[in-house]
Amino acid sequence: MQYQIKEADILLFQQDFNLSQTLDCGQAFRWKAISGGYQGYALNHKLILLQEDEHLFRFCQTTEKDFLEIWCPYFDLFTDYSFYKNLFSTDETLQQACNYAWGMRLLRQDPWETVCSFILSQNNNIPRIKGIIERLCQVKGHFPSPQDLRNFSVPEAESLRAGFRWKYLLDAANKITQREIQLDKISALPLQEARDALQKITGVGPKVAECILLYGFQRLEAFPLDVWIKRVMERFYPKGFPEEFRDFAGVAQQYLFHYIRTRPDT
DNA sequence: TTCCAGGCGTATC
DNA sequence: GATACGCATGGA
Repeated sequence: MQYQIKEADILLFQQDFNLSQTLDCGQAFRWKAISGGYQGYALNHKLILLQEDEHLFRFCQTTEKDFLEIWCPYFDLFTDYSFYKNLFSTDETLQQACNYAWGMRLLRQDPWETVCSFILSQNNNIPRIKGIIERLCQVKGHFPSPQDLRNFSVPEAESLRAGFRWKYLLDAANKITQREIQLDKISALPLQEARDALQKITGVGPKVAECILLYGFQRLEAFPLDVWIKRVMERFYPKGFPEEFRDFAGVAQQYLFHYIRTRPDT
């Protein structure tokens, strides 16, 4: 971790990190490109993050404490991504994907925000998911807690234009506030039990559960199979995804997702 | 106008 | 367990 405090900002020198590849690759929906970088949120922590050089980043108006306790974990800066790249380099398709999306990092997102985000993602497209989540945060002026969400009035709920997914959000909020689902206990569960627990939420099926486990709980073996990854599987892995990558299949999936979605010509 | 989007619930067999 | 269909919304 190579950083220095520069007035009210933190300057970070970092390998294997690119903002658009990390923040615009379908894992998070609250970051907007601005001149020179991105601005966005991790739950309710706001950040303006600028890319000043290939390996130089400016965390604007950030204390050292927030940088170390919030943003380093969020951007997974304590993980060496050359490990993944070396591991995946034995597979031609994955090597190309890593080469293309060389600066993608798996964000460590808030579990509740991740539950909401990926409930809203189903049968939806990324620009519209972003819009719904932006409106979701406008109701209270911050990302709503499960209790906030239960208290939404009918007009507030309708303002989201989330369609049939609103009732799923509400079911998640209800089951979490009533502790029928305990998000703080998910991490301790074996993978299959964690899947089953999340799928007790109406509107959370196999794919959304994998996304929540991968992005919200860092279960790197979770492998979300959406329409894009199904195309990858049909085209490059007709015999199934290589077993040797099983423990980090979710990381591989993220490189492949960004690759296939933004380089459909290849 | 029709199709599609980081799917899932429900009905039916 | 597998398959077919509807679902809210909005951009292409």
